[in-house]
Parts: sequence; structure tokens; C-alpha cells
Amino acid sequence: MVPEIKPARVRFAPSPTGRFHIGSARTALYDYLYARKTGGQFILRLEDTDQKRFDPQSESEFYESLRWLGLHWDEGPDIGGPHAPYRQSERVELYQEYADELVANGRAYHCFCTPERLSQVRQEQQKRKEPPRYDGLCRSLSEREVNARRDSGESTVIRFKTPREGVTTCIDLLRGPITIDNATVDDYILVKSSGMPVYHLAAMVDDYLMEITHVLRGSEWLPTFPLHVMIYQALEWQQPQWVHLSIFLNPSGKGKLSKRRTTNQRTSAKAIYALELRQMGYLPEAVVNWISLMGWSYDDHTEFFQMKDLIDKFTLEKLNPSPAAVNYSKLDHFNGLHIRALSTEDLTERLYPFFVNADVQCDPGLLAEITPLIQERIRSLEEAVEMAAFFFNPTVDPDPQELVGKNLTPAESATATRQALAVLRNLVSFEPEHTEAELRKLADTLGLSAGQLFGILRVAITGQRVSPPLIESMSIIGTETVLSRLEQAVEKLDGIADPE
RNA sequence: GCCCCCAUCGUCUAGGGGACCAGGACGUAGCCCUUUCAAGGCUAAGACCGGGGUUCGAAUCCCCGUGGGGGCACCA
Repeated sequence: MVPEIKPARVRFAPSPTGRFHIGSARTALYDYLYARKTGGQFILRLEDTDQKRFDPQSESEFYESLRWLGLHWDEGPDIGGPHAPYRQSERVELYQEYADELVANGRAYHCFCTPERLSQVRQEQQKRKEPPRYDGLCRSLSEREVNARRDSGESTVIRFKTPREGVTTCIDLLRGPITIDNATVDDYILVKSSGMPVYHLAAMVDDYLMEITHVLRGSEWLPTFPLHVMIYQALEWQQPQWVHLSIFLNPSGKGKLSKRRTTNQRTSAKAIYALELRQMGYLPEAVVNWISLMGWSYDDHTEFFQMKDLIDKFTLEKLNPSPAAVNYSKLDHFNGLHIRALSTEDLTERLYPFFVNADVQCDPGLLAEITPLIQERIRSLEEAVEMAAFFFNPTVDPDPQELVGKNLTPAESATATRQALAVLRNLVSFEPEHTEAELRKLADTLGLSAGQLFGILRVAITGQRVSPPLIESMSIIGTETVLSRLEQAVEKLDGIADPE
């Protein structure tokens, strides 16, 4: 019997300030998996309370990336839902309401300190090697003074009145209880002077109102976790389950992934954005499989997962709290596996745009014939272009030196090619089996290994040293083109052959 | 500087006191297959950060160190 799990309401709440990277993708994936697993809802919410950092491109990139990965949301800014709106900038009255409640209860207070004063205080504290934090100047202003100053037009923020004594215990599902001294927690700003809330207030209010049962977020929130718990306690709300996910490290294991671009940009630049991966020819299935396993595991022997498998097998208990370095060679491996798992028709369809993008005159019908030949040879969709463009291009132009067979002279290679030409011209059928038998016979009479002969023909016909299987390729290209490419090869070889 | 989190092969990880001279995957090397390249099959090298405890027994529990990471904004 499968134990009964309550439907969870899980949210992915990005801030539209930049691009959608694989760290966000993993959080969203886990959100999605847990919602689906429990038969609950996956909710998309936009945390756009910072007008300064707002990036208008961002939102559509999130949608596109999420859809590409197959992470479809049940409620969100674009589709609405029972707790709309799902855009924080459209919910400010709500936050103000709860901020007022906190002030009324004495759990928060108005602060009139200017940014200038705050930075000055910070500087002095740093000079004294003290932790930088608010010094509490406005903490105990009288109600009358607060009102007077507000009436006079002085701008104000609302700060949380963190208890000066005692401890707060926060429960993280992966790490267990974390207990900290309240004295180390700052009086964080909850509402800015603009009236906009800060994450700490907005996210808590929304998670509560939207009935979020499980909060999965990055471990960069661990330092302010106690504040969040205190806010829940101050408002007497029941807390959700808190899960702080590990962060992604550079492939080297040194440093956070997003800061990676500063090093090795040219030699080993790897994509960190979902849409970049798409462009490079990675399958969404492979990306999902790959990121799912960075910070989560199923068992000892299973690593190949489709989305439905992940939904079936995902559990919060198997999440790993330690930081994980991303491993791009493993992504390549998964991409190969998922490419091979595709049907020929499906792969053909996905391959097509890559040829078009590379300006190859690609005929879909022809591509469908080629797909089986390259399916097990490519590790990315993009790779297919360099491997198979010769099928579509009218001519090939190999370097004459490349046409020279292994351990042979140009003259010997030219002779072999002429002989092959003769054999192929007299072929009664261009069926691969027949062609192969005849060419092997020729190699024999010429005293060459099959590899020597096929090597020459491969370069002559495909223009490449590495290609899909030669005989099958010839059959697709067609007699006429094969013969003309061989004739051209003979000319090239004659051109570099020693006159003697 | 202060607070917090984490710690098994190069990397992702299994492991939650005896089943572990630590298992799998990627990568690497070799072999087989083979018309190239892949794919596939087989094999090899490769790790419990250090020191103290607890225990008959520790990769597993506790403490201290060390290392790595995160955070210390009217950003999220």
C-alpha cells in the first residue's frame, strides 16, 4: 500500500530580475514534482516588488523556459486562479494590511532613519568589528511622536521588532531544527518607504494566503529563516513545511554557479540558462533528468528518468542538503540516452529546426531517412548538423590530403577510387547489402583492407573523416551524386599525385 | 569580522551502528564488437577531511578542529 499523502500546494516564486538559470529550473522542477506527486497544485507567483531591478524580458523567459521543460502551472499571473492576483506588485494593499497589524500588535514599528544615517551606522559598526545591523534608534518611539512625524510628511519604513532575548527554533525538513539567538537577528525592514513590501513580508503573506503547504527554496534563505518563522509566529499563522535546497556550485566545485562566468569563459563556457541549453541542442527531457539528480536521488541503480517516472518516485526525504557541483559531461550523457529513447519521427521533428538554423537546405522527407543513421551517434541535436549536412549540400569539398587512404600514396588512392567508380557504375542494384559485398570484393582484389578503401570513399562522398555508416549513406545520397563526388575525388587525388 | 549551513571516488551520489577490505552513475584507461565515429558489452584505477570521544563494534552518533558554501541592503 502506498501511504496516503495530502495534496500539497507548492509555489515557484521567481523575481523577474534576470534570466532563468538551471538553479531556478531545479527548484521549479522539485516544486512541480511534489505538487504532481501529491495530486496538489503547482503555483507560479511573480515576486516583482523591486522596481529598480525589474527586467521586462524576464517574465516571458520564465514562462518559455518552464513550458519548454514541461513544468506546467495550475495557478499563475497569466492564467489566474483562486488566489489571484499572482503578481506581488498587484497585492500591495494586502501586505500593508498585515504590516499595520504587526505595528498594532507591537511586533513591528515605524522607522524614520534615512539611508544616509543607516550606512553611517553600518560603517561605524564595521570599524568596531561589530556585525552590521540596525541600532534600534526608532524602536521605541511613542505613538504620538510617530504620528506627528508621519503627519509632517517624514518618510518612514516599517521594521520588524525582533525580540532582543530568547531563541527561535526553525524546522527545516532536511536539516532538522535550527536554533538561533534572537539577539543575532536584525530588525529587518518589512515595508519600504515607497510602501512596497520587502520579500520577507510579501512572501510570508502570500504563502499564507495562498495556502502554501511546502516552501521549497534555495538555501540562501537560511540566514533569514528565523525572521520568517518569527513573522509567522507574530501573526499566529501555522507554518508550512520548510525545505531549503542546496545550491549549485561551479563544475570545479569552487564557488556558486552563477558567479562562474568570470573564469574560463572561452575554453569551457557552459550554459547556465535553460534557453541556452535548448539552443545548444539539449532535450528538455535530458535537462530535467540531469537537474533532478543534483540534490536528489532515488536508489542505487536507477538514473534514467522521464518526467512521469520522476513524479512517481520523487520524495522530499531523499533530497540532499549539501551543495552540488554541476557536471556537464553527465548532461551530455543523459542527452544521448534521451535522444536514443525518442521515436525516429519525434527525433526528426526536433532535428529539423537545427538544420534550418544552420542554413542547410533540409528536406524533411530526406531527413527522416537519415535520422536512424545518426540517432545513436549524436549527443546533441546541434551535433546532427555537422554530422549530416553533407546529405543536403549539393557538393562536398574535402581537402585532397584527406582523400589519401591509410598507408597509401595519392596515386594508389586515385586508382582505388577509379576502380570503385567502375564497380559502382556497373552495379545492378544500389541496395546496401549488394553494394557492400561488391566493394568488399574490390578491396580484396586491390589488396586493401575494407577500412582502407572505405576510408577513401567516406571522405570522397561525405567530405568528412567521421560520418554515419558509409554504405547506407550512399544509398540515401543516390547513385548520381555518389558517382560525381567520386569523380571529383579522383581529380583531386590526381592533382596531388606524384607525376612519376 | 559576525551568524548560519554542509562534508563518502575528479564530479553526482548509495549508505542512516554490525549485511561495507564502502555500492552505482558520469568522466578517465584498457579490451571486445566494428568500414569511420558512436552505441553496446566486459575490465581497471579511484573516496569515508583530521583528531578526540560514545560503543563489543562507527562512513554512520557526539565534540573540537579544518575545509567548502551561503548570508550580513529601503535585493530577492
